[in-house]
Amino acid sequence: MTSGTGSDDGLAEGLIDLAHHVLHLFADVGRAHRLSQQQVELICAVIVRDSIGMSELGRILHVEKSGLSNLVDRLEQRGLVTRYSDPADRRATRITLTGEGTTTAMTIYNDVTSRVRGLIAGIPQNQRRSTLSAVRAMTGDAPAGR
Amino acid sequence: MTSGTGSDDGLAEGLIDLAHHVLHLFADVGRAHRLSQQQVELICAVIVRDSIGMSELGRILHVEKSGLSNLVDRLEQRGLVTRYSDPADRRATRITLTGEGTTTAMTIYNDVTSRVRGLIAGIPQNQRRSTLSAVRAMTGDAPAGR
DNA sequence: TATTGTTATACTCTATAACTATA
DNA sequence: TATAGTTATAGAGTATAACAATA
Repeated sequence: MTSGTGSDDGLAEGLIDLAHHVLHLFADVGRAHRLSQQQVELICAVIVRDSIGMSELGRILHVEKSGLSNLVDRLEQRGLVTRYSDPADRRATRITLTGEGTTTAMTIYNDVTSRVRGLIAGIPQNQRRSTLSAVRAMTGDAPAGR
Repeated sequence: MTSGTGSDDGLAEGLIDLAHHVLHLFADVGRAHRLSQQQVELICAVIVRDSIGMSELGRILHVEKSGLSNLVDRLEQRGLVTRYSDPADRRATRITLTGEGTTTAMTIYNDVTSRVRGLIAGIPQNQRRSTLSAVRAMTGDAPAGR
């Protein structure tokens, strides 16, 4: 983790630093709305899907089902999301944004994406495609995309 | 955040995904030792420096001073780190690893770095230098390194 | 019997403010 | 007066296990 001593010439430290940058960005965006990083991530995951099941949401956020229950509880109490029963499987619960939730989510989502694009803006155009393939290689995504 | 819809061709989502991968790696490594992600990050920050001041540590971990106090408390109670007063400035406190802390830290540090290298291993050799420069561009580091 | 989610418990993290001691 | 760190409090996240309803 010291600079330049590893055989990777600092890539490892750089990645760790970058990970902090990205996740702190979620926290910073949320702060203005008194939402935590996790709450912002949940809202962003819901808005791009319109509605989503608890299990899938847990997988996306890497959160245990009990923790997710609490997370959704807090957002439901604040009137931002609603639970409803999945008609196809009565054990399952799905989540959507309320009207107020949608308004908040749009603001937050635009803010998050514009900040991420702000990071990307630092990379010269002609390097972006190779950066994407490197990122996908690290996360285990097929180079062709998912 | 949906794939391929943005003008960045998925780089934004990829970066967010990567950030999760990297930070979950800290959490996963810690789990085996019953240490949280934050505790692993603190230990890794101390071991590469031998000793470190609270203020600097707070900056590295992006943690408020009060939160850091608690974090150090818990690790001190578990016998992994020790506080001592900075002789140069009697307001300041510095942190070092205990004997047991050093043993644990070495295991953890090796585990973290080998996992990060595992991520990097997915990137073709000839792309690593440009990836590093892209990463630095995003975190605001000068291309020449810090 | 296995799965989906909720509840309970206990611990950890985060944020803010008030406080002590040094500078 | 400013800075370093601690303490207190309250809300939020995480991990485990026990549980009810449904498949």
